[in-house]
Amino acid sequence: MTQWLSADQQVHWRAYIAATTLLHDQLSRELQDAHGISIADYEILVRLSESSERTLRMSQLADSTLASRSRLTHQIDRLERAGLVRRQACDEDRRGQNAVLTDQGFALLVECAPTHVDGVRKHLVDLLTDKQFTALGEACAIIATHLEQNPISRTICPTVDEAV
Amino acid sequence: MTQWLSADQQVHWRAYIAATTLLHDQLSRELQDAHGISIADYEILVRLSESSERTLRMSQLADSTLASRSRLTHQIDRLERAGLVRRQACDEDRRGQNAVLTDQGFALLVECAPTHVDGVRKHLVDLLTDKQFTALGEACAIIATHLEQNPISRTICPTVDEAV
DNA sequence: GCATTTTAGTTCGACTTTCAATTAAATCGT
DNA sequence: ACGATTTAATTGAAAGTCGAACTAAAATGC
Repeated sequence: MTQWLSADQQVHWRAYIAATTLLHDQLSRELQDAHGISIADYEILVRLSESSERTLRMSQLADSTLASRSRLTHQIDRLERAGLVRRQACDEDRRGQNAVLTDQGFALLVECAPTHVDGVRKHLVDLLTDKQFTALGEACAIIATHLEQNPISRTICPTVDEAV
Repeated sequence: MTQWLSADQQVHWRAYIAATTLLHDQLSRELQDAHGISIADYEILVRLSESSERTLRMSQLADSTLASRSRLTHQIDRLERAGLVRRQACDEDRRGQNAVLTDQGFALLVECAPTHVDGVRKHLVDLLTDKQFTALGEACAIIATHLEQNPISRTICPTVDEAV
């Protein structure tokens, strides 16, 4: 029997939906308007810039940005066409490809980062007390850890019969 | 001069990104796998089911689900084709259209709701203490209120010159 | 009252994402 | 060592989304 949400719980849940949707849209629009880049592509540039040699295997990049392999392939196709990233065959594993941030990609990132950080401050960090922001972060860490630790449910979900 | 995020703030921010992305994907997949409906379409059915006559104007529905007008038009096209919703001309305003939940749409909602609520509990509510969940909800309410109250920045952003 | 502006909703084309199928290389089990 | 399985990444088609342009009706202002 399903246990429904209480009135209070429902209010919190709906606030969660609204906040996450609006914040994502807002940050996305700010980047798009100011620099013509999507937040998804921005995240790719960030991850690459933080990696040694500004290089990551396709699959690591997909995992770290929570994108599907297929999506990442298309994304890198576009970024490569735009000259922001290039592909490089992987030495250790001949199936592998490395995505490498180009100088042009790095330059764009440097240009975009202030816009993004300002947005995160303005629409999130500065709105909350330190205590509130920490509480938000800690709750999110619990949720993220839980969902990361259940990779089974993240891919193919076995039927009840198979699971038993 | 941009004030960067502190190490702690960055950890919280990344936890936020991961949690919101993973939770959305998880709930989405659960609905899709169990009932073949996307979470976006599910939200439409929920809003309609809560409205009097199970009816809402297109624009109200777009606003309440935070979708663009264009996106909603396409969404209702698909839901109408699937027999879950129908369009109805609006009496008071001859430009207007009402979206009406059909019996079939309501039946599907009744079928889906337990899956969704169970997911919300399992991957969110049950992971946190009451206090933590409340804190999360309150932080989100502040964020959502802030972003809802800035409709200017949600649409066309004037250049600095124009704004001054 | 009539021209102007605003609002409701749709349409179109470009872009992005998803899903299933495919290719190729590495690994495993015997 | 070699057939079967797994893993890495890509492909292509279908579905979904976005933004700008469009149509039609309502509201506004003089």
